[in-house]
Amino acid sequence: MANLKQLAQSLGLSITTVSRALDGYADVSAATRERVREAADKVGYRPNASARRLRRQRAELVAVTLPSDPGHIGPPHFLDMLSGCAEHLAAAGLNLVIAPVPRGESELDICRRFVDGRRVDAMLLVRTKRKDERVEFLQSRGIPFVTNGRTESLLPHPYIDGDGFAGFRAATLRFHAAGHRRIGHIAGPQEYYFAHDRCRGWRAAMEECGLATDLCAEGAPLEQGGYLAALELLRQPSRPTALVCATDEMAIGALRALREVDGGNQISIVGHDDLAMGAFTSPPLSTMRMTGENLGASFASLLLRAIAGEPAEELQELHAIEFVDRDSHRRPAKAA
Amino acid sequence: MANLKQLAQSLGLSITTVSRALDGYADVSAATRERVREAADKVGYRPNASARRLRRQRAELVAVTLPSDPGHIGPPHFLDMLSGCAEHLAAAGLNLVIAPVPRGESELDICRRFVDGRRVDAMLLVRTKRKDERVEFLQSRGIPFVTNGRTESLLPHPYIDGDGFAGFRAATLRFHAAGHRRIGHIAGPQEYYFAHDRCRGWRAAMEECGLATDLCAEGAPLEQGGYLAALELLRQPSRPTALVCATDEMAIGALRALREVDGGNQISIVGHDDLAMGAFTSPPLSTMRMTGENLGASFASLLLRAIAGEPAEELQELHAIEFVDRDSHRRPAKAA
DNA sequence: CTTGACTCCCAAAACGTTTTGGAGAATCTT
DNA sequence: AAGATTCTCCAAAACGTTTTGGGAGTCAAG
Repeated sequence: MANLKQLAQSLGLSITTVSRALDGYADVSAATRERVREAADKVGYRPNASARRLRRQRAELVAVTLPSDPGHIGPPHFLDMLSGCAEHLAAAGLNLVIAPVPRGESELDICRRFVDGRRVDAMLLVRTKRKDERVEFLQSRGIPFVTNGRTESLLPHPYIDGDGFAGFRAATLRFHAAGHRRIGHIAGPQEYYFAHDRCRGWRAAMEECGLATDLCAEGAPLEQGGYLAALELLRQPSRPTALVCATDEMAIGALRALREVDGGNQISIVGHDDLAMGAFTSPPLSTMRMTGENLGASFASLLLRAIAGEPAEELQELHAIEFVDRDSHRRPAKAA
Repeated sequence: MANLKQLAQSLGLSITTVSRALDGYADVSAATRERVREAADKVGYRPNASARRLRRQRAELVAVTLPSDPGHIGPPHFLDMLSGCAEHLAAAGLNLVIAPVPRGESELDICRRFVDGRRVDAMLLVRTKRKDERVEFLQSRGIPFVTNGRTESLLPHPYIDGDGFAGFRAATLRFHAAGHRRIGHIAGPQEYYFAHDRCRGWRAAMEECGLATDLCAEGAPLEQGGYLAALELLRQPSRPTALVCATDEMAIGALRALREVDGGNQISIVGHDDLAMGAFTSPPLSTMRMTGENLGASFASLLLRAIAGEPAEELQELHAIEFVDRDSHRRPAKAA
């Protein structure tokens, strides 16, 4: 309600002293400090955020750009991650703004607007592409940022990512060890690093086992994309007996394709993300998940450290992938 | 990069003139205006947001508080709505910040921090409760806000809501018309307006038909909550033959309970929200959805109008509920 | 030649904070 | 007792905009 000037006047003190008292500086006496704090509490004084930001030359804001292609925004629990991140940022006085990309503008335009207008202290980038123009731009501007997912940028940058390559390679090898020989992959759009990485993992395993890598179909990272991709694979002359899907949503779409084509329950399937929904599908969906808890907090921590100036090399987290065994990966490997 | 002073200096003009030229005022000649604009473009000038906010006494920010109880944050497509809202707000120069509630703090604390620190021009409230302290607080402060969901507040306030009462009443009557007599309701937490509203709709229909209203179980608005609530109803001596669920997520949980208890496919079921996932469950989930498109844009528009000072009464949207018939509501009404 | 209107521009004052660089008084040192 | 040090406090200068209230010119009308 009140501002510093009014508060100072009512206390018979200078603005300076009141400001420093509230910030806990040692050069104001304990008695005065207490008196000021009480008065501030009483009138419910909160420093005006805009004024502070201007003076401190800090926006106290972090922006996350959201791709606007439907379904490309991220898995359903993505908001939970953002929420966790925002919560931890708030503890450091930063707020998280979401910056979707309006039609007709590129993600780059958004970055530019936020960065050049000094609207943010850092940025969080999600759904990174292998070649991501946002990364290059932010690097050139020297603005702190963290990405969710690696890129193929030559300069190192802070990121958190799951080791999709290792995870999908291991999942494929598991199917092979269980006797499967025709193991298909339902891939996400390959311009995304995560989708490419996971695809590479599957391909590597197949090649190690001396198996052909033609049972691969790409689709949008949504139920419908998985459904269509699965139908494509099921039309092949020799059907796969197991399916490794880039995401749970795609796997759930594939599950429906399986039900339609062979009555379901003949083909093994595994997804990735560990959606809550997966425990409730029929059959319950086996899946993979990135290890580590409270991803949002990790992002917040990395962002804060990036703002503090830590070098990019120390701000890279590659998390192992673990399996979540439910039921859908246990179908026999017999010829279909 | 540059600021107004530097830009003015390089052009041999005053700060005032440059500022007004960029804002398109008529009291600067067309020639100068053009010259200024070109120079601004060339150096990539963007006004410093903090300075403008301080001077204009506007935060250029809208906050949305996110409940932190897991699963209480909203349905999976909730982020899409926020994204749409943010996009339309951005067109008016406003950014959307997400404000989760840290442990140990109440949603009220968050509102207070944002409002009293003048960090926002308006707020967006989601998952409103029947008695919502946030609403009362914002009303007392006179800060513009819009809620997603009505409340029982005595003073009118802007909202967008679906007519859950009518929708659930109609859904229940449909089951009755199809011969069902034991129609259960899987309810969300009754402190939320939407959950209570939907429950009331079901109850009203049952009473109109002269049926008992004891087949009702409450759970968390998630798959697990629906699963547990369904198990509870299925344990009753005379099982329901149809289930009206407060949300799709609960319905999907209930679907699993049905599979476990009676092998599935014996009991009709309908949810609400029209999750993409619903088309891929087994059986495909019949559901309901709020009519109207681009909910996010509607929120943005209401927020802008609230900021512009329109009275609350003119900023209330109650949308009809429409049915999305897939398959899960078509089970026979025979005695189980 | 004055008057008024019009065009184009600008100096200075905000907005509310944080921070710099002391000032005055009290206390300690020598 | 003088000088050094420590405690408290404060005036003023930022931070970068927007906006207020004119001030020169120019031009047409009287």
